[in-house]
Amino acid sequence: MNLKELSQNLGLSQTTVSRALNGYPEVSPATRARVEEAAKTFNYRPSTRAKGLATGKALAIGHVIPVSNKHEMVNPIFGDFIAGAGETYSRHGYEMILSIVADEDENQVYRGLKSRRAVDGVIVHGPRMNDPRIPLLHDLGLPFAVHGRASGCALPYAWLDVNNRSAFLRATDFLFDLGHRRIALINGIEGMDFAHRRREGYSASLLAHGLHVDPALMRAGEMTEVFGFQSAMDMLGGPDAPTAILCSSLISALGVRRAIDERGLVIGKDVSVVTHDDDLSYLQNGGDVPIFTATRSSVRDAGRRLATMLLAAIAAPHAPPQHHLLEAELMIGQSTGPAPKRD
Amino acid sequence: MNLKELSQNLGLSQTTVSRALNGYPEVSPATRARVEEAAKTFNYRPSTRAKGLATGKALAIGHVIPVSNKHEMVNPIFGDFIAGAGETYSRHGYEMILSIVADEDENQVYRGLKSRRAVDGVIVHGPRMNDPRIPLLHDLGLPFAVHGRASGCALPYAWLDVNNRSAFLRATDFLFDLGHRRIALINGIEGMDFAHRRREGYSASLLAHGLHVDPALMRAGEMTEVFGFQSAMDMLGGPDAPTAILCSSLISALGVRRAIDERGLVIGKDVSVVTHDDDLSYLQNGGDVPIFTATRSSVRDAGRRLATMLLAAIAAPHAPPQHHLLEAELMIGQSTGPAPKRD
DNA sequence: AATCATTTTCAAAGCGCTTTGGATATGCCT
DNA sequence: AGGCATATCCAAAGCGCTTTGAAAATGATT
Repeated sequence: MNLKELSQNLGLSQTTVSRALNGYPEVSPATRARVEEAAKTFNYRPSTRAKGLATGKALAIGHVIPVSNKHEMVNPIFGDFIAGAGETYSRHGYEMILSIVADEDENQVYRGLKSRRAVDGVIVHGPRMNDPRIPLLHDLGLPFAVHGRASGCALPYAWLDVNNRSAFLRATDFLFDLGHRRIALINGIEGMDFAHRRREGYSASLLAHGLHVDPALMRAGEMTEVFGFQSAMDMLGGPDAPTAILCSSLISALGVRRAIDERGLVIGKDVSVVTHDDDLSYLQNGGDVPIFTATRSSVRDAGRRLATMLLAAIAAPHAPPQHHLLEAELMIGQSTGPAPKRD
Repeated sequence: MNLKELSQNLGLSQTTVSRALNGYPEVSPATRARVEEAAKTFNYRPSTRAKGLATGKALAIGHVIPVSNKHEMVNPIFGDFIAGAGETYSRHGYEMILSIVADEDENQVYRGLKSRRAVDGVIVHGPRMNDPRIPLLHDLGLPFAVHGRASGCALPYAWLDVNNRSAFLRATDFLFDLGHRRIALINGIEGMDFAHRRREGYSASLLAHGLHVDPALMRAGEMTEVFGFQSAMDMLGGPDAPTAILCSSLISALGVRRAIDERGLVIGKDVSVVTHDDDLSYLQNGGDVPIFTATRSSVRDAGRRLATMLLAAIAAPHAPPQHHLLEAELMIGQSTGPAPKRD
């Protein structure tokens, strides 16, 4: 059923039917009701493509998901993030279109989305420091909003981020207050902006307490279970092993826990662990009592908010870009305790 | 830059330019080269919407992701699956459009995609037994392919599935051969087709060995870490605790491992664990030596294959629906060993 | 009853592409 | 040179919608 057929069916012109359906005032309430009912019974919905052509809007938002071609890894937070964003889109009649793309082809994808006029805007995932995508999108004139930030980027742009620095500063402080002096950091890949900020917060706390930052206690890599395991095995086996580990993801924290077990140690007693927790739906940090002491911030909520922000930016193209800094919550769980006494 | 501008720029008609770009034969090689170069320098790409309108194809595939509104959970395999499917789509010039939707609104979403002519076909995720979506899509005449199968559905349809029954039968056999007699099953939600088939394989093996199927050793629920933990805690604490646990997901297996630790038992010695492993990029089952003994089948690979299947079905609408049954690989890891001797 | 303002409806153009049917140019043969 | 096939290109219609500018219907006013 298309508009023409529907209007013939009603004995009205396409104009009137279109206006009735789109809420224009110049249609009598009686006619509008009649049209709406007919649309419902015939299950009529305007063709997205035709509507898009006519209005010049795509009514779609693009998400370009980089897949690190080294590990072919999809960021595990991605599912929850788009679940949040998707809610917002469907409420506003937008479609979400997804491009999975190898790191190095990203630029081409953004260019393609723009020149094919496939989307009205895009969400930028996983920003790195000095991320080249931001100037690119700026040049292309494609509205965008960033999940995270890109340190070193001078241009103004819309973003939403967790306050990674303060979260990790606070977590490190917390461990210090428990008496820990050798605190390790198992972080995300160097170059990712969030990892950089977390390290900054961690370092700032150590320095503020007169401790020095020991490279032997820092690891950076893709945040898998295995990476957490190996990093922790490594550090716990060496001399001057840490008594506490700060971890960038719940998944690597699970690996850290496995390493602690494997070394015959007890988590929360011999070794304390604090992790960041994105509050993923399939990976809850325990039930009522958290398993891990964690800095928590819901990534699904972030998706909802950032999508809202982008739609607002599209609706008001000349408004200054919005920002939103979320504070993570520090949840005390069972994985932390006082530093063990030195023998 | 649009087609009109590009063709004026070249001093050619829109027809010729369009044909040159779409590989039609009635264009001289010289002209084609000239057109292609101009398209490149001006970064011209046809508007998806206009092209779709003109051809009647949407050049897009829909993925409708159900979010169980009880737990608001996004299936963790989803990211890897669409990473695989996305590869296939972009190679064929298709877009992927995603709808995140609460269970109960699914039907409306499919109807909407159809009547808005937003997609050329859809992938059905997470089929349940007697899944109503299959007859619905059949009626709508919207091409589709199912990731999994729907027992009890008489209609022919295209699907790709892991042989869940044989995988779990084999895993149970394996545990039996190690001497285990009390083997528990921590499964996905009842009603999901895959969970049903896995239980069937498990039961069939037990019965074949003269064991009876004990409801006290079976749990079904959303496959989270916490669910695995609680189920295992529960069963290991009771009388007649299992000596082996069969688990439907690596994530819940991590919970099972935590429960085993918590009970002061040793995995692979006091309690053996076998899990299904979807080979997720961010949750590898260990490095060279698997942590868990597992039935493994790559969900990303499934995404690639199923997408290919759907595109083929769209290209040849009258061909009979294709099927593909993948056999999972049994990987022996460190989580299984001979059944402990009874005291 | 005639006039005017307002409400309600309409015909037609345009969005950017593909594709049909036709026109023109080119090369080859006799 | 004339005739024919083939190669190359084009104008215009159509995809399903929105929207402009105008017409018809209605009601209020004199």
